[in-house]
Amino acid sequence: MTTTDAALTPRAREIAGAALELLEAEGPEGLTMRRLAARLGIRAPSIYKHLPDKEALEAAIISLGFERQADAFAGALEGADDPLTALARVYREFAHGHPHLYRLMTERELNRTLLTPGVEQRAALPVHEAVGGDADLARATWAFAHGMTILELDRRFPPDADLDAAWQRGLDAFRSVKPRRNRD
Amino acid sequence: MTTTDAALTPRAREIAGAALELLEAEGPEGLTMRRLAARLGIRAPSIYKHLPDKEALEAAIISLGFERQADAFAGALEGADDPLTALARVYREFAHGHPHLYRLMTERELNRTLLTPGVEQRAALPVHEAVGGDADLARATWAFAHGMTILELDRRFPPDADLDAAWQRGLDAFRSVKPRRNRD
DNA sequence: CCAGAATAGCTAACATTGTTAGCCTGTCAA
DNA sequence: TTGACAGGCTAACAATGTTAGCTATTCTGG
Repeated sequence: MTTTDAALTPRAREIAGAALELLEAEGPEGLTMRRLAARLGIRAPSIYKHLPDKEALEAAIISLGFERQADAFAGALEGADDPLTALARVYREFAHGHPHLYRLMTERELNRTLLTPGVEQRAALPVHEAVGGDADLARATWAFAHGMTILELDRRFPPDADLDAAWQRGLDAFRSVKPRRNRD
Repeated sequence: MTTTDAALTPRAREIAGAALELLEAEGPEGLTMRRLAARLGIRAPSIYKHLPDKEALEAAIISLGFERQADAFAGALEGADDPLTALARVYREFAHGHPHLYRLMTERELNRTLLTPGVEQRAALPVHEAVGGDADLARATWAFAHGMTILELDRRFPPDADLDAAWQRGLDAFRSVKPRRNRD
């Protein structure tokens, strides 16, 4: 069951969708089994007929998140003159448009066995391509983007900080690096 | 040296120290008011005689964390030929040496009114200096370092990823950028 | 030197959380 | 027709942070 599940039943997908709505509307505090059940017109224990526990529910939400992120990335790359800039803008916008979802997707260690297979890779692929297939550079760039994003969401920068400028400086730095092809 | 919180009573600082030990030993799940009390030889409600709630307790732990981080940074810069490299290595080592503390320090929005005054700035100062006083560049660099660190701690990179190489590429990118003096 | 306040512990209890056990009802295949 | 099972339900449990209210010790002012 735990090995290659992630094949959610239609009802489980429905529940995950409602959970995502609830998360976005009320934040992580609001995402309780009882509140979710109420939104579905059922009682909390009934959720367990469709999903083993809250971790699996969150994994289902995260899978939905990766799907949407991948779609957003794909849309950003269509006819973009500079892929890296386009990707960065969409990355940032996605996180600001869905802050609770973004936090849930990134804040913890990820139990990948609970995820829809391949969905994480699909979201990561455009970043690799945007830096010319250099895996190390892609990881560094992703780390920068995530760092900027999460620190911004968590208001870790000073209130008067010019974050557009910080993004720009970082992207310039990574753009100035020549890609090296490495194993893939 | 480690300037301790003037707002905290000695007993509260003692409790925060025990809480930090508990956190590092057992992780965030283990940091409950009852377990902390047990470690102190008292009962949970007694903690509230010294700290208003768990948020304040965590803020006290975070303040301790910033102090230690600042000390580590200061140590790293003594007689370092390349400040940025030295700082990055110590940043990474601090997080790996105290993963639960690092997560607690960075994972949430920060209620700065609960923090020991000035301690956050003291930890951030060396980074600003290492990039030549360019605030935007310092923020971008910090974002990169935090991104790499937290993604590494949370095992978000593929297991076979060469993270030393990713760090190197990122640091090279930032090193190649010329600092611009801006307002400070 | 004593009275009262402050300090710092205690027990009992509460609401909320995720979760389990066990029951019931409708649907549908054998 | 019957029996499995899908999917709901109620009741309950343990753990969590937290509050109320009691008590014992210590400090302090007159």
